[in-house]
Amino acid sequence: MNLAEKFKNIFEPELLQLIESSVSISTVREGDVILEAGQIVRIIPLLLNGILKIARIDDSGKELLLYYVHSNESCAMTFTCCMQQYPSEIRAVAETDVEFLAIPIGVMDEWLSRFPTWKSFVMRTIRNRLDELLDTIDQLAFQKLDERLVRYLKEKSRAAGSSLLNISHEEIATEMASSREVISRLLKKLENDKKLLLYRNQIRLLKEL
DNA sequence: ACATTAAGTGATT
DNA sequence: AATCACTTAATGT
Repeated sequence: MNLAEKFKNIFEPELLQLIESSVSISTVREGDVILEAGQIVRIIPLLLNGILKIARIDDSGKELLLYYVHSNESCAMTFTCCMQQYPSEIRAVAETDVEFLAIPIGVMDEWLSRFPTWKSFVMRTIRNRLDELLDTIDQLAFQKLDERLVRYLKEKSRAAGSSLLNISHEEIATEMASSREVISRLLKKLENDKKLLLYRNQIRLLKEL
């Protein structure tokens, strides 16, 4: 695959060339953990395809889905962490098979001052992410759990590229930092409202959702 | 047929 | 909305 095509509108030619010659492509499979909470950030992933799931982990090991990183994007957290060799506050898991450019943290400083397009790319992804996190906070603070669940299912379906989700109630509860029984009940309600169909380990979203 | 795991339910806080 | 205790249903061996 050619990187030049993919990123020609984002980065200047000189930077593209540098990326092609000095940055390696990594591949991970669905479910692989890219970065565990507490680990030191060593590389900045720049997604070529696939989706990364970024989640927060609390002391008891419970997780809370923060956001997804889609292709042509990078993770804002790693930018901020890597500058000062800070341990990661989050966990990154491959939601699907993922191919990404592993940009070594060492080049960050140089690239930031040397390439305007790199700088604006970094700034843009940080800003977009902050906006999204604000949305997430709004949800936590003001939205009821059932509304959050609907939003979660839609996002999940988009990530999976399908209206059929292979997921258990338990997993949903974990990702939303809720409990299985509560999720089960809310899902049941949605099923009664003809918004979706429930199976064992599977949920079919209907267009009414 | 049996064990295991997912999902459903009522009561309690 | 969370937790507990328990039931029922689906799935694997």
